Amino acid sequence: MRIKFPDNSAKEYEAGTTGLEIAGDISQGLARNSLIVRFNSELCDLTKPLYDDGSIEILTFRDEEGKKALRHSCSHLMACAVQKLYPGTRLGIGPSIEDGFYYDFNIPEFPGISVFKKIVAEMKKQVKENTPFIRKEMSFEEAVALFEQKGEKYKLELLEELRDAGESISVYSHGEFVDLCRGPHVPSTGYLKHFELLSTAGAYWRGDENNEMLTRIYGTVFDSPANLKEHLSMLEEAKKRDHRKLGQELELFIIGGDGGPGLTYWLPAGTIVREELENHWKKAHIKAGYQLVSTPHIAPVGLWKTSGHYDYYRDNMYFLSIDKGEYALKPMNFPGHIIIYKNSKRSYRELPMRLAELGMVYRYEKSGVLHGLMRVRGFTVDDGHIFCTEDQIVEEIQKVVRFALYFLNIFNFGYRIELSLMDPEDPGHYAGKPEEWRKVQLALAKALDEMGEAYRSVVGEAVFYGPKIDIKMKDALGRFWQGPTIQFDFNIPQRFNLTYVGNDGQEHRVFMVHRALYGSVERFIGNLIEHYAGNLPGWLAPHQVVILPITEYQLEKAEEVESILTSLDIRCAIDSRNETVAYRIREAETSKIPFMLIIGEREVESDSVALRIHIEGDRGSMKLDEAIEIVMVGCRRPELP
RNA sequence: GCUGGCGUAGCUCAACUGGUAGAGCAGCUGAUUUGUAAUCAGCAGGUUAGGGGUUCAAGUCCCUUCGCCAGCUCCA
Repeated sequence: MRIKFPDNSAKEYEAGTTGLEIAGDISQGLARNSLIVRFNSELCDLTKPLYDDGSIEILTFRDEEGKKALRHSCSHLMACAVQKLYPGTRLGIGPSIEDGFYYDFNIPEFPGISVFKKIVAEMKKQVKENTPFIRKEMSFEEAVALFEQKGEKYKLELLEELRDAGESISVYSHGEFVDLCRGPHVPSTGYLKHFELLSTAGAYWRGDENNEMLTRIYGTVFDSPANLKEHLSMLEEAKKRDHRKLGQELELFIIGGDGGPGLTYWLPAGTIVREELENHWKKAHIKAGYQLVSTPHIAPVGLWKTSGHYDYYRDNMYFLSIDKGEYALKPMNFPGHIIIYKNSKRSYRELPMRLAELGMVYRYEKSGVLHGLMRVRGFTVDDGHIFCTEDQIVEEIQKVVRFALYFLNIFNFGYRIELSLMDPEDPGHYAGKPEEWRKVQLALAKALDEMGEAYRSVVGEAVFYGPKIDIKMKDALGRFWQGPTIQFDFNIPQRFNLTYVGNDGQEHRVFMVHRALYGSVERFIGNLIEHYAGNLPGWLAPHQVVILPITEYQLEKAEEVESILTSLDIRCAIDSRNETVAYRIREAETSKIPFMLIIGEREVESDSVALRIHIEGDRGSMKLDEAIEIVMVGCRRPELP
């Protein structure tokens, strides 16, 4: 048979050769690292004998599919160990997930995380035995008989669905353990040396809250001890950077508790961070051709009935009655912007019209989903709405994408673009006609293509009123977060009958783009805190400079320095407490203050200061002017776009 | 919302099977006049989240409300 490789070269092999043998033919290293193969675009086990001509791709841990196979295989290994230690355990499902895998079980009397050691020991034993994973195809009836005999009721439920879908049935076994599984798997349990069990949690069978709750065990597995270790230390680091912890330590904000779950109280230091972010945002938006507006926090319910949000999101809104009317706390800002747009008859000469507002919105989030600043019930959307003609769509979208990337670049976030499309299987969820959707989705794709930005399309992620471009931002630990979102909307302009008069004197339908770059100011600050581990860049640092006179005899000089820095718009304070210098430096360091200016007798005599920079350490004495210059550079606000 | 866990001083945590709520840091007062990550001493700080119950006796056991944490479902 003739086998083609990804580089387009080809080679003859005897029929019945396996992917593993082909990998070994290429190099021993590849054979060692290979996990599964893609043969004629189908994923299969390395040990599967191949008989036909075709193209092959050997997949390792570097490939997403290879990683998945390794992780999924490990979930089988764990399931086997759990079932062995806790007879009577029924199996749910055990997929690979980003960064690991899990398996859902119904375990009678599971004692919890304390028994991880026992499970790990059993898994290690099986890794050592290096038992092969064996695939077996069988008829539906055979499979039912097999799992009935084992009492695996969940598997029987899954089987029913596979029958309805007309899929062929395969099972994988290693040793005594058998599981219904599509595969592929790595060749044997010996591949699974570098695993760790991480946590346990409850999870509904099939993710449905009406079903019974199973025990889910999370774990992860890597191809090498170094990669496993790196991942585990990343998890540790993430814990240290938790914005809730840092927010409390740095006295940035309070959230929940007596103040009400999901509600944020910004402390003075946190308010400075907010203000800086918001001020820069405002300046940048004005420069980019936006007009700032401001709209109320409540609005009559009729507005949300017209927009369609009442029908879609009523359960997540807060209502109040005023006089004889019903009002709602705004869950979004755009109706206010629509009212502003409709304030007068609009001409094509005014378009594109870009309105922007840092608007606080309130959404009822279920109590269990609240999470620090990342998920709250009241938050500030840095909202912008662009009203434009059809011809302007592509250019406006591109401008917004560039603007969004400008913001991410300020903070050194990486990014990944997703184009969220409608789900053609579920047209009822979306407002508007499918052909309109198709047209607009193509326009968004065109906008990205022209810019040369890579993106991936995600079907079914669109908002009900239109497709969107989501930019996920990547932080210093490599984690992705919800970032800027650019939502096209051809629906709401119709509902609100938004028009403009064209140069032909006729009224035309206007098009609308919703966009947020920080997303939520609250969540964005949460992201920044974790991204920078609390060491915010100078311009955002609540306290930028602390001045430390060594004794009270240098207090006068310190006050002089303070007044110079204050006049230069630097946030500084003197710490002249009756404590040792070491004590006060320690406090400034733990408060993550970027700059410390220490003034002793020597400095007073020579009009200099000793500069110490947070984390870096002592920079020694220098002329005051020189130190001020370093501070000014370190606290400089970002350039406008 | 669901399942599970947790709630002790401003913060971090002690208090064996029910038996007098304690420490460090922070705070306040005083001494010390300090040269690059914690000077010393003293003082004060609590309805053990709220409510109810069992008991001679409850931080500890039971019920309940609230809040927090993890995960699930959800996230315009």
